[in-house]
Amino acid sequence: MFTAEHAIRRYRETRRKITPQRIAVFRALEGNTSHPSAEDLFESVARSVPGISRATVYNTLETLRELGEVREYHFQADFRQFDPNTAPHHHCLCTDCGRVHDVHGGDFGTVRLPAGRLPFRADSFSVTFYGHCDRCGGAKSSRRGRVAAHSHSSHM
Amino acid sequence: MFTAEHAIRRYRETRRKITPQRIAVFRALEGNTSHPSAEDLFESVARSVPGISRATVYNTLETLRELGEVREYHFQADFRQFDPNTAPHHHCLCTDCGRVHDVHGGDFGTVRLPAGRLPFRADSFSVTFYGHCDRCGGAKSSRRGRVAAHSHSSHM
DNA sequence: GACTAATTTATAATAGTTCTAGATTAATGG
DNA sequence: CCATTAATCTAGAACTATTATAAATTAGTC
Repeated sequence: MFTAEHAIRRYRETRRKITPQRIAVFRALEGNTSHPSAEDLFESVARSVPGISRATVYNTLETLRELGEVREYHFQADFRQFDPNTAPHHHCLCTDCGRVHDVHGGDFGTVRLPAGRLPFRADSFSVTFYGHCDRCGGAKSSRRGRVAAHSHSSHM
Repeated sequence: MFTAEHAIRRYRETRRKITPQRIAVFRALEGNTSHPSAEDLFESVARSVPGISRATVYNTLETLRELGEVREYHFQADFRQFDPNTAPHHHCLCTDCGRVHDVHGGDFGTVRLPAGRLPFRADSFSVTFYGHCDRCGGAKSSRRGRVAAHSHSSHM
C-alpha cells in the first residue's frame, strides 16, 4: 500500500533526495483512488507548494513508476493516469464522464491465454470494463451490481 | 469482418462520398492485424496516394470509428491504435517492442464483476496481457503458450 | 458538362509531455 | 553550523500526436 512514508523510504534507499516538492506529490497520491493525471496532481500539489513546476511533478511520477510504486494506465487517449494502488485489481471506465472506478475483492473468475502455440509470455494482465457509472445513468438501467460479461458476448 | 468493399457500402449508406483517399485508407486497414497508429496508416497510404494529407487519414479513421467499423485502443501513452477487427478478442502487448498480438479463439474463461453493490453498468470489457513476445525474448522463457494468469496473482 | 455541397490540402493551433540551461538546495563531512 | 557539490528545481522552449481552419478541389447529381 502506497504511503508518503514508504515512498520517502524508497527514495532514501535509492539515494535520491527528499524535497518538499516530492513529499507533496507523495501526499497527493496517498490513498488517491481517482486515477489522477499528471495535470490533476500538479493542480492539487500547487495548492500546498505554490510555484512548483510541472516538470517536477512529471519527473517524480516517472521515478515512482520506475520504482514500481505507482502504475501508469492509458484509459483515455489524451493523457496518462496514475494509480498508487499497485495491487491487482480491475477497472471500470465510464464512457460518459471518464471517471475510473476500481473493482477489487470479489471473484473475477479466471482469465487465461488459450493453451498452446501462443508466441507470447505474459507477466501480468489488466481488465477494463467500459460502461456507465451511476452518476451518468448507470443507475436507471437494470442489472446494477449483477453485470456479467462473457468473452463471447462483449468487446474484448 | 472489415473489408474495403464493406466500408464503401457503409459510406454510401450514410451518404458520404467515396474518394480515392478514403479507399486507400480502407485498403490499408483491410486484414490489418498490426494495430496501426494513424501515422502508420498515413505512411502506408501515402505510398499509393502521394500528397494525401494527415488530416484526411485522421478524419477517415474518426468516421470509421463512429460507424463502428474500427475500434480504437490506447495500449501506449503516445498514440492511438486502430483495429479493424471489431469482434471480441484479447490483446497481448509486448512491453519491449510495443507490438500487439491478438488472442482469439480458445477459451478465455469468464470475467465478471463481483456480484452486488457495484455502482456501474458495464457494456463491454477489454483484457490486455503485458509481457514479451517471442522476438523480444519470450521464446527463451518457459511456459510459452501455457501462460495462465489468475486475478490473485497478476497485475490487473 | 455545370452545379453545389462535401471533401481535401496545407498550415496553424492545441494539449500533454519532455528537454534544457541556469538557479537553487539537500545531504555530507568538517 | 558552514562549505561543498552533485542533485534537483524552475521557467520556458521544444516536441509529438491530434484537431481546427480556410481556401482550393472534386464527387455525386441533374
